Amino acid sequence: MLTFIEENYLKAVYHLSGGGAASVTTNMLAEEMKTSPASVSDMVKKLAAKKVVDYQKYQGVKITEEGKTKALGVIRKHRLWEVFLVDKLGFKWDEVHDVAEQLEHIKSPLLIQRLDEFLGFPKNDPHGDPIPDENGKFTEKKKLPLNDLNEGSAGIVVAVDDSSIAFLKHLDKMGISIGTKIQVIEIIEFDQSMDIQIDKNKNLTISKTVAENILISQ
Amino acid sequence: MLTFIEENYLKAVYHLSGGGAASVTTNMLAEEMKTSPASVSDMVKKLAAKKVVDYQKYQGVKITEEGKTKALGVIRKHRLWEVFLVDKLGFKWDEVHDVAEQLEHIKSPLLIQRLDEFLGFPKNDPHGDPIPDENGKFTEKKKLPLNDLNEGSAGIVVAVDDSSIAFLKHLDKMGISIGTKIQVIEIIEFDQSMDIQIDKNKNLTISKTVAENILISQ
DNA sequence: ATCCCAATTTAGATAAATCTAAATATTTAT
DNA sequence: ATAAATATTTAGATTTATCTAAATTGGGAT
Repeated sequence: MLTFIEENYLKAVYHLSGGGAASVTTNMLAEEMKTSPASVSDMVKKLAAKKVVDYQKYQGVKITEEGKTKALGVIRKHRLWEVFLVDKLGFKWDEVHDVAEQLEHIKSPLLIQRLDEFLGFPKNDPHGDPIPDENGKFTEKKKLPLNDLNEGSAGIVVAVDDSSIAFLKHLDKMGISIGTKIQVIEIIEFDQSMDIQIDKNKNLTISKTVAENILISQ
Repeated sequence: MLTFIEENYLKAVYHLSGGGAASVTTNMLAEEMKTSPASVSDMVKKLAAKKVVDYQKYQGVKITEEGKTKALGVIRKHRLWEVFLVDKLGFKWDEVHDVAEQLEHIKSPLLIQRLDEFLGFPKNDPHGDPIPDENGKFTEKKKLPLNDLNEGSAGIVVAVDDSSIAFLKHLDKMGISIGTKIQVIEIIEFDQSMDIQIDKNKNLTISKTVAENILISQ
């Protein structure tokens, strides 16, 4: 059984690796968890002992199949609660995160099963992100062009659709590369340009054309 | 700000004292919290430092006004979630406790305000127990005859309506006295006799007449 | 090829909540 | 009133998640 905090670390590993594919460094995790790299070092050993990540000193961590299942269980709960908060209690999409962050750790399979039913077995949360089923499976996590994301959604850059030097230089100048985390802050109705936040610290605006050529994975 | 565990201790003090009136001993708390008296000794010092209980060595604890307000906040959340689980998700009354015990610690005033509204501002939980309002106030906690309680409800014996030697002897033999905690397990339809549990460890059946003469407070 | 710097790990401490065992205070029964 | 029984507290450890500071590792730049 994972503790509250272990669940949060595991979820961070899952998200930072773009769904478990890549491995995640100690520093990335420290920043995400707002703690020190030293604390992360201690914690990843515990996670490795519980077989939810593979860990080699100095080489970062990679989530295991078992870890992925557990992370998806937490994500399922998080997203179902978000649907509840928005659909039933009238929360706005930007008000739900902190509360869902707490609710996702409630342990009761029956509760989640009943909640899912009560909500009409939703397939996506209010940000458009897919909700995994009881077995942790969910509709193929495809590479999407960035402009397909809804406001509030986030993803990891996994590829580009235009490999011209000009485009790659432009991305580089903005600080966007494979592995960069992008969150959509706002979509400007007028021209579909996007306000985005990069790696949790830098905000900028990109045109629709740029967004169409950045492929992300959630 | 109280921790998760401090909130549980405070709630236990509130309940064991029958709403804050009486003081509560270390051993009572230890049994309630399923921990050692030594641990309780440590914890009550912390609670006293946070001014939610008054504590004198060897004299037990008494909840303060501030403590009472906080305890009632937790109880409000617990009972609202119970209503949600039963009314909206179709839980049975005996399935809700463990889940509500977790949900009551979620910190979000907005969530509770919206949940209250969503549930139609209920006045009582599924066991019939009153739900305190946002200010911790709730409909006068009266002395009720035991037979007025619903299945699942519990209370503290605060008085008797029949003071005959015969009745008091009978109560004594059953192990019931002022301060005893009684939970109603089942009400037998045939004759309104009651299966009750005493101080969390002894089950017995009492007649309707006996129940009518035991006054409890919740 | 090696030196250096950034990333990472180790070492040693701290705070919270718990434990067991021992000491001390209070209550009860004679 | 005093001894025995019971209740409570203190002392000293343990576990979990964290910290800071110091030591170590590995990869990139020269």
